[in-house]
Amino acid sequence: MTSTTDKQTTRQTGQRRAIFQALAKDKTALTAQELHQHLTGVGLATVYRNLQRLAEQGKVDTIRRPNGELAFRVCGVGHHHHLICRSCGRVVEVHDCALEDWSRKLATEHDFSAIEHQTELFGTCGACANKTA
Amino acid sequence: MTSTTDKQTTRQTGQRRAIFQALAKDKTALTAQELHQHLTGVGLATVYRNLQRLAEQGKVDTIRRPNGELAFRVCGVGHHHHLICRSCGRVVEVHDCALEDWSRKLATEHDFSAIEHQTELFGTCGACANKTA
DNA sequence: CTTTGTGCAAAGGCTTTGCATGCTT
DNA sequence: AAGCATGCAAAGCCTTTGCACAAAG
Repeated sequence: MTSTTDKQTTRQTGQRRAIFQALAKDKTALTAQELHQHLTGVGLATVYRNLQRLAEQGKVDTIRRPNGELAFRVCGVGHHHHLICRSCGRVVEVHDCALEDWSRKLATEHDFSAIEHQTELFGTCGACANKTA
Repeated sequence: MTSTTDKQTTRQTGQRRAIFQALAKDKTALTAQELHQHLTGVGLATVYRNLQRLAEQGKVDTIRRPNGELAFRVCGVGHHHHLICRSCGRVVEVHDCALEDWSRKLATEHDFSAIEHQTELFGTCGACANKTA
């Protein structure tokens, strides 16, 4: 079922490169629209299509903003969470996850299986706190 | 600033009652559209407006589904999280939160303040696991 | 009677999709 | 040359908003 010649169709195009690079450089998580604004000569639909693909391939992480928008970010490998400054949008990857044990415990207690958690942490970073003060 | 006679404008209407009751009875978190379907004689806009208000007043909790839809639920008081069956949608309130200490620690480590976390846990409940098996 | 709530339909914002053309391989 | 990728515009969803009418207090 996973062996039918599996053509890993993914052509190298300028737009694709541009999108990924822009994402890789940015310290914040960007939405398709933001990305589209920052780029030139890349259609919005193309941005959406590529982000979707990158996410499927696991090359970027998705972050759901409080208002429902979906943002994307190039991340390190392994399970981790995001500590996001609600002012400047800067993202800090947190690899120290406290939820593993917790969710295992909850699984037992409530007879649930295959528990997944998707947590975003929103706060104010030091820099922004100073600006405001 | 919080003392200008503060009219707690909130009239009692049949629709309002119907929406809240439907929500209170349901074991799952419902979206405005789902709620609108289940009810009769209540406009969709009215459902949206009331849910929004209820959420602002803290009378219902909001749950963001993986696909971005916003669902609502009448919950117990105090900080807690939701363990949601991805099959039947049943929601279990989890009052035992493991993230408090963790986020405090992260705040210190990364110089962030006012960290808030919004975590939803998705899994498969025992009943549904059996059905599938 | 005054003010808030409701319904309907229009409008908005984000995302996806159809189709013809262009570019990668 | 063959097929995926792109662009543009249209269409889809979910949600919000404007306005006239109905209802609550």
